[in-house]
Amino acid sequence: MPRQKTTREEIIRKSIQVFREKGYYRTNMQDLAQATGLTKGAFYHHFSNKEDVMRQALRASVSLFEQRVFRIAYAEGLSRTEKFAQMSEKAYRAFTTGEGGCIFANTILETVHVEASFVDELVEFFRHWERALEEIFRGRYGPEEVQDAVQQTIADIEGSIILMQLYRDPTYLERALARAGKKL
Amino acid sequence: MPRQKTTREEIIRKSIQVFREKGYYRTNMQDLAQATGLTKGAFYHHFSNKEDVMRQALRASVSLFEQRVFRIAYAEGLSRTEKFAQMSEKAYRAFTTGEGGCIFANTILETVHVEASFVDELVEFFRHWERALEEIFRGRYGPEEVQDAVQQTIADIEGSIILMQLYRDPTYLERALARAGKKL
DNA sequence: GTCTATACACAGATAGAC
DNA sequence: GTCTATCTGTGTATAGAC
Repeated sequence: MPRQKTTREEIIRKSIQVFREKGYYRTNMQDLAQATGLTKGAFYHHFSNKEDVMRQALRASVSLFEQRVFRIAYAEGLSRTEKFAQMSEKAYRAFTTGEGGCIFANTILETVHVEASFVDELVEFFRHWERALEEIFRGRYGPEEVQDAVQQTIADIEGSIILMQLYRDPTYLERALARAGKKL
Repeated sequence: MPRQKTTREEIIRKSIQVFREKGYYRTNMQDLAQATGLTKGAFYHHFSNKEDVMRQALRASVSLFEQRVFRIAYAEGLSRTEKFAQMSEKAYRAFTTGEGGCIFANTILETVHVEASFVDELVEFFRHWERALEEIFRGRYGPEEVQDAVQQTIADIEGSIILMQLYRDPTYLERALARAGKKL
């Protein structure tokens, strides 16, 4: 008896989690197939190769962050502090739900010096993040100070995600978000 | 005609660079052998397996950072600002010489959720770094503020190293070090 | 659209000659 | 201490039946 039809979106959603935990190179097609309840053969019906899956996974992740996190920065009728509080809460959940921290940072460190395959998707994520924070810090600081505040916020959060995973302690990320909040 | 004898230290030094660029899983024994001018067979004469090479590489890296960077924090006859300036300079060179950024951060993101093999070595590095910065920030801040300043400094630097690699622009790291210097 | 079976390449690791 | 040759497992990807 053949299994039920599996949608592309479903496969990508589950693949994101596998890639986030195991990384790109360490994840094999068997892992991806198993996570979606398919066999390897069936999996190749939906995607042409592993790189293809990863690219779709990264694009879907960018899109998710835009909709759920970065979009808040441009919402009307919210104060700077309200925007930041909501973004913090969403970001915290995104980075701590499941394991693996930030799939974009992980993929940079894994792939950037080996092959340039995913640079566009990775850059896009960080550019959107930068723009969202610029929107929030704008007015509070001068143009050059904004750049530095944005960079420090992103770097502090990403670095803290690394420490959070090493020590298996989410307070590292919480404190980074609190430090960012103090900049407002 | 047999090749010249290759020392264990030489192999480890070259292996560090390979692991730092390509990562642990993506590096194969052929890469390591080639980097040292040996064949795979000869390489296995020196190390029992890949995990063994990586562990020695990480321990040697910890030792190198202790001697060249962290040690400065405890030097007598230097002011806080002098210590920090020297440490910054050494750290900048360590993270920008060659490619690959910080081998410890890379290895955390690659391995921590797959296997726990290198956690001890990775924790040791960051603990030493924390202690060195505590030594420098001590007196300037209260005990709790010191903790936060230390964490932010390390996280900001590691996060900036990620961005530096994504954009291939070392000024990201330079600015993180400058921000840290302002805390003094 | 999903399955089983398989081709093919490469990686980690070992054996044994020199 | 280094080499060549080889074993064995695993990974990506494809073929073809259902």
